[in-house]
Amino acid sequence: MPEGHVLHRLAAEHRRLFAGRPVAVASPQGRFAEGAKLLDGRTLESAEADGKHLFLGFDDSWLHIHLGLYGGYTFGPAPAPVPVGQIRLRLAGDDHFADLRGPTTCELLTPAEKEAVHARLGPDPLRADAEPERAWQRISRSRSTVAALLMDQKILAGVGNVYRAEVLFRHAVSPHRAGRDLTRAEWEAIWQDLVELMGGGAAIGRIDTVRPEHTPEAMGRPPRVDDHGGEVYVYRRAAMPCLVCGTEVRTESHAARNLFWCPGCQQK
DNA sequence: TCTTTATGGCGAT
DNA sequence: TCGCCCTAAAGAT
Repeated sequence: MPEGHVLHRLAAEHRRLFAGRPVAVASPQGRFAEGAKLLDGRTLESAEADGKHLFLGFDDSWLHIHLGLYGGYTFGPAPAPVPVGQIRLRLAGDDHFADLRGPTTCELLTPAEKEAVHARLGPDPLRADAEPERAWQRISRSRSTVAALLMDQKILAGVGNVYRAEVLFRHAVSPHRAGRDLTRAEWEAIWQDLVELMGGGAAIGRIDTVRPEHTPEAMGRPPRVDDHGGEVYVYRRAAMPCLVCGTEVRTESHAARNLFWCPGCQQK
């Protein structure tokens, strides 16, 4: 269940484990059998992420993967075990294997098709070539809510439901405010924060957004146990007291996604 | 054993 | 705004 930081980690992991050597490619489940056959035995040359998209480079073609809501990877040492369950894609090198389950996309693209994917994405806070101004141009002219805009991959790539909720909390911005009512200073602070928060997430593999002064240790409360695995202010904390002001965190369905915010802290 | 849920995104209406 | 797609784990019965 990934946001963009996970995809950048996966790209790095593919580079580390497989790049520069031939890999065996298979689709134990069979749903990517034709593509796997075309790639089998070829050399994985590169791996990169843009937003929630992962691209594995094989000479003249790119394997494009999107995990969707519940896709996921398992890595392990060779030899790879007998497949269990629905494994769409298996990469196997001399030392390691990688199993992909449940992706919403697993397909081969030409370089031009890959470029088209990049072109339809907004700037990704985790990419060095990101142009945040592109996002601001859209946000500052939009009547849509900032909550909807932050999740729109055409506007910002890689931000998901957790980072959306958390970054708005950290900047005391109501998720229901219109994009056009965001100030430039607020936007610049939000972008910079996303760069840092998601960079931290990519580095350690979990989403931690709570500032040092609000951590369990600093506040004298027990550590949060949540299966998404990080320390956060509002995500999935509905009806629990806000860590800062004590107001009950609220939730609602917003554009078919769960939205969380603190009505006490996020009044702007 | 069934139902629900999830950090996503697409296309139809 | 809705339904649908991919899968696995947790919770309810």
